[in-house]
Amino acid sequence: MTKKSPSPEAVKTWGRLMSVSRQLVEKTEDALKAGGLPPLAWYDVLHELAEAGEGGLRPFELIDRVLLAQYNVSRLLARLEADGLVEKLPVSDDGRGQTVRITPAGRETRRRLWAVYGKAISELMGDKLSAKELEMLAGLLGRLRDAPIME
Amino acid sequence: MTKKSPSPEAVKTWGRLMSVSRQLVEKTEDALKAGGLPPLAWYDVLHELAEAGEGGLRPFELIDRVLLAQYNVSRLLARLEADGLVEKLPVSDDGRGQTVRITPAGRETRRRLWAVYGKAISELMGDKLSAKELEMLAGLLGRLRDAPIME
DNA sequence: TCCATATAGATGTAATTGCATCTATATGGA
DNA sequence: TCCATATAGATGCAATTACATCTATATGGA
Repeated sequence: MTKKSPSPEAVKTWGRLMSVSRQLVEKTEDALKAGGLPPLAWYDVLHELAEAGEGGLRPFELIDRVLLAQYNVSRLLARLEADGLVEKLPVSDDGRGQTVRITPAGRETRRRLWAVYGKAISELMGDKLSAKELEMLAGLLGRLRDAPIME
Repeated sequence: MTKKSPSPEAVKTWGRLMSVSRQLVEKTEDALKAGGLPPLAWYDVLHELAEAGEGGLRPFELIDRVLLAQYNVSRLLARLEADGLVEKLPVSDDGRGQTVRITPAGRETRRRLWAVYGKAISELMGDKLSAKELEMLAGLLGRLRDAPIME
């Protein structure tokens, strides 16, 4: 059983992790807003769907990729569909389900999101640490992950 | 001027940072909910107010400590006050302002939040990395911070 | 076949957040 | 003193998120 009270180092590092990640997200969201673009979550979904290609993805597949709750994905997809960025297709072998596919407009939006998002990653992360340090950081963070799936 | 396209290492590390921090927050929030306790943001505010002592804090002072928007702090304080966890006092030398002070009930709630929160930090962070690794992680994260204020 | 249970996805409603703006008090000149 | 501007904090309203639940289809026995 775990000691209840965390070490000072753990508390300090936890605090850093929380404030840094929030700052980075906030700055990136600000940059997107400044560019008149939709939020980060849209990028994540469009990215996964773009990777998935013409076959598209079932919403439940999206859910474990993007780390959003089921109802969030459902509503986000509805917004994306309303904007014409994705389309929903019935799936033949499961009457409950659907396949979600990115549209050309969706690809274009993803591209424009990436122009800003990628730049933010460069400036906020790539420019601050060397490649070696980035690898080390990724490694340490990996140790904190849930299921340490091998890679 | 920064290169627009980020390095693969930066992208990988960015993704890790985002998913890990979200997982940790989510698990901690889940633990708090499971214990019938209010969310993490309440802890942050109560913690700052407890540190501030009897003198309390002005809301604007709270804002730069907790990294929340002004309107969020305003509303969070209203909820805390409604729950009797803080009290608002007029401040003599500035008619616009107020001082927010934690109540005994607020200290008690903070204590109960910490019992769960601290345990989460131990389990999710302290148990996964050595003290040296924690220091290294904190150091790398510190390099990503906004204004690298010395310490 | 029939039923109990599980899974896919949507949705009503309440709570929270974001954005813009508002009120009230301060402050620093002219 | 008066006014323009700044600052402290609150709030109306719209969008998003959380929670619970719902509908519809699948699936695996009995």
